[in-house]
Amino acid sequence: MSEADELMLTIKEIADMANVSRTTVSRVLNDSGYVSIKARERVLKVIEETGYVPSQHAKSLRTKKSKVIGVVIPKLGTETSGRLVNGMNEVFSQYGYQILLTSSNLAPQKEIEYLSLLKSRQVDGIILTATNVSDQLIAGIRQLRMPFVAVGQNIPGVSNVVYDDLNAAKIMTRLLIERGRKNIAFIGVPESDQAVGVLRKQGFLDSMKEHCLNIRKEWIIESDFSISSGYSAMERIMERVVGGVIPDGVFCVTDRIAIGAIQHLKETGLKVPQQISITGIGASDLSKYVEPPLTTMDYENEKAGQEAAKILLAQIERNEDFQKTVILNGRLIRRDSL
Amino acid sequence: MSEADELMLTIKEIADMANVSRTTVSRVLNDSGYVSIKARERVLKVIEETGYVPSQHAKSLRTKKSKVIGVVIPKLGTETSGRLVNGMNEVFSQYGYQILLTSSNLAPQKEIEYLSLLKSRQVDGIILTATNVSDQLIAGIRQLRMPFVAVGQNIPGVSNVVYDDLNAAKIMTRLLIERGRKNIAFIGVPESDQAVGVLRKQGFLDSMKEHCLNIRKEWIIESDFSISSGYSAMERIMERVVGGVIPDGVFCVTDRIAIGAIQHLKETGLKVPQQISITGIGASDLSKYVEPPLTTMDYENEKAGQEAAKILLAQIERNEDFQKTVILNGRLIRRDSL
DNA sequence: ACCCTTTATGGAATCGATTCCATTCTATAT
DNA sequence: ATATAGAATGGAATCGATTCCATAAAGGGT
Repeated sequence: MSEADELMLTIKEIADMANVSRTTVSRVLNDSGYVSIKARERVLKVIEETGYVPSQHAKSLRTKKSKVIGVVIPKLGTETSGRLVNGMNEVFSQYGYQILLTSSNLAPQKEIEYLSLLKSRQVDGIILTATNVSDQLIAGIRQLRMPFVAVGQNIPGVSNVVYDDLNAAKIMTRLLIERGRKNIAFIGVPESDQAVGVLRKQGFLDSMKEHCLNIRKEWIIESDFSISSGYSAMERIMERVVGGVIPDGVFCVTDRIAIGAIQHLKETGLKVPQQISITGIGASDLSKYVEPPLTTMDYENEKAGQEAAKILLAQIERNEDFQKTVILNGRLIRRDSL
Repeated sequence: MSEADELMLTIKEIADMANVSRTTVSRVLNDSGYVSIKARERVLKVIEETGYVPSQHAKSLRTKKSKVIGVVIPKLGTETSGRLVNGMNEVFSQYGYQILLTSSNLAPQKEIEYLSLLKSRQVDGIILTATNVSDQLIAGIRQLRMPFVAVGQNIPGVSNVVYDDLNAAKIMTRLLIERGRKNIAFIGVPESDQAVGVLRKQGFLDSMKEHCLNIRKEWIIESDFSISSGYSAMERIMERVVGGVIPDGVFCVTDRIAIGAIQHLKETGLKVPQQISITGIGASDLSKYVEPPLTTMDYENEKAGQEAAKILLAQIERNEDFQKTVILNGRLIRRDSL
């Protein structure tokens, strides 16, 4: 405990202490080439005693591999992101990779910036969960020329792990219709988000048309991803009720929106599901415990994360230059809100 | 688009293209030393055109700084972890640092392993959120000799950001007592977790003793962190009711446990809070939307993450060798479960 | 005209690993 | 005995940056 600002040990020092060359130490470290048992033991002993850890920077500089994966997500600390990263981590850690995490905090500009930052850190691959897919972003990705997987949003020219948002929205809407609901409202998010904003809305519209139901423009509301905005979206819908016809069903593009909507309905005294049915998407933890429990679709984000990780690893380790797209279907969860 | 497996550009190439030396390019890159306007412009132009990004490995090898912070958390994708990391990221990204994330997945052994892994990656500092604080772990941390902050659990000899678990538990228990509850049960977690397992239990016991209330051993149950185990813990408590006296209050050491408990009470027909009051800790997202909404304590994890990040940065950038301990108090949230 | 400071630039060493290549020493086969 | 392959080892180049140092030109003061 005497040495305060103790030097960083290097392979050279280990070599000297074990009376071998750096080459030999390196061989021991990497289990490569010929090393006599005696030499190996001496080296291992010194390493053990000193607590020497080789510099990954030096190693990476030489080998061009870092065993680090760059992950860009829109917002840290959301359920979806957490599950995704968790799934990725399960696969990556198994293969000795670690995750360098960056969050764009919903600023599309940052996404592009981080891509090049990650490249400069020589990550072995990148996984991006984008929200807004701009031409600029696509161009930025093209320029990377390294193993890459996009999650959640379909990005042309690269590997993707996406959900079938169109179909999921169709199913959740159809559920309402089959339940006998006819006056169905829709709470969505801005169309800058291709997957959630555009596709899920399209799915709703498609299902409504298929069943020849009247789509009321004034009951199509744009919200954001928060519970509170779901609440106020529902509020706005009820304000726009004219001629006594109130909605008897609401398809919300996310669970949190749905939960906000339910909250508002409760306060105004409308009974869910007796008078009005609600569906969401995402299988948020919340969805199971709100009153009434929410009918939703589990997107199985962990699985998506795992898939993305596997595809990326295939590109990295087997140098496969392919681009593969996996479409995940989700699992319907029927609960009482219907 | 012709060059398929295009070479990685180096500072040497940029130098040649701009007709200057590597030294000059480096000066432009780092805004240091003297560079004529003309030379600077030429360099910048080449960088722009080629999309050159300098190798961080080479840079870090030379400068001994990586601008990467290693973060070890028990489990990715939980609410608490998410919030913590989010808070850290807010501060770090502001100063140009990124987070290398590793998850011990609740294996104490891995925690130690990851510490040395992170050191080998030459991170500039480490933040650890431990669950089980073993002597081995403490020894491992001592050996690191680098900027370090522990979150959530008090670890001797290093900087800490901790919650006042003892006091929080006292408060939540006292709330039940002041509400007039006398037969209070307790659902905790294993004592290998010092903060949650030991301190929160101690707080409960202290408050009970202070008010001279009878502590029934058979109503002190050990659960884990899941909702479902909270459910079965409550079940076990009710099985142990003898002589007609049923609990009229339960202090659960986490919100998820509390939510599981409430779930079970609902199913057995007991009314919360009319017949039995429940309190939790953690201000889980869920807590606001369950029925009835849960009285809990917000630990403000983002703030904890921010604090930890700030302390670490102080150690890194100002080379302050201090150890600082911040105790966060949490914010009581009164809701209907009481 | 001379000295000194400021500006501008590049050569070369350095960081800590890996890896190619050459060398030496054994052991086995002929 | 001798050629030959395998085992063991180390020297030195290399990866891509930064940075110390030397050098040179330009301007300023006396």
